[in-house]
Amino acid sequence: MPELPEVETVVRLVRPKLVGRTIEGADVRWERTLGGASAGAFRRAVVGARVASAWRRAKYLVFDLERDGATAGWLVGHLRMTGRMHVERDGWDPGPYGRVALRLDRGKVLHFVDVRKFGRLRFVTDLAEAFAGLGPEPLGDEFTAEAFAAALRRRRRMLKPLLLDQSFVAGLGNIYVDEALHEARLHPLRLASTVGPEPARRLHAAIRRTLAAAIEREGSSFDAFYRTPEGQPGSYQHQFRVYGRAGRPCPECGRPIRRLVVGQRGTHVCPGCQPRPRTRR
DNA sequence: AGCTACTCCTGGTAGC
DNA sequence: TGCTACCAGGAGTAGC
Repeated sequence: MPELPEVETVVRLVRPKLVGRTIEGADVRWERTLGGASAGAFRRAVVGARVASAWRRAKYLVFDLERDGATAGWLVGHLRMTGRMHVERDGWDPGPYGRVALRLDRGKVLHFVDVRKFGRLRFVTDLAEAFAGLGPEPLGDEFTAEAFAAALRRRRRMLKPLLLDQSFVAGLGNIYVDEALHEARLHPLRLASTVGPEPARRLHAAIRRTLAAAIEREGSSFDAFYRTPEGQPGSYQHQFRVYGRAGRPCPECGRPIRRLVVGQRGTHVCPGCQPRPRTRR
């Protein structure tokens, strides 16, 4: 599932092929991918615009659009679970799951491909509104250990759903939350308000270290879905400590990893390293 | 405030 | 082999 490291990888690989290109046409095969806009309105908004830059906010891809050197809105993409981006030569076949194709100058095409149709590629004219409610970037300067510890202290909520909440920290998903909690030796059911300064600092460091290490390895691929825009799998799945490793030994203590469900999400813990909280109230 | 349940989707897989 | 039933899950929403 594309989380922050996978989206960062996609942006880095797509950026050099996309920046400077002008959008010459939009082929919309699944209109809902546009997030509410009609294909016609979308086409009118983007055709003729030039991609000025490509960057990432949380799990969103952002393409700045310009007309005559002036800002002309933004393309905001979210891959959700199975979305992919490809910039290919004209004539490349995106297969049955191609949802939107943007024809570019110089014979290139940006393809948005998505098996499950949950992904979105929206045109927006107000970026602040599009990102209202997103919490801090976990790799950004504003995400300090002190601010994080203070934020945890004032929330009476279990760690796992809190860390998945994009308004609390923006960019974590199921995989990296489980990995970071294990590294910090904190149980996913632990109440945030009970986490003291030292474990909070550990969790902060674990989040940043895990995300940075996953970016270095171009993300994680463990099923048929996530691939880089070059079609390559990431390799961080080989570093997983707990995710998807139920029954296999914990890399720290050797005890078998257990799988539980927290907030309808598969959750992986080491019963030795992450003791279950005694009181949960 | 924070919980659960449900929705959107489809490929993969467990069970028979 | 072939069928069905269920699972995975990011984010949004509704209801409690």
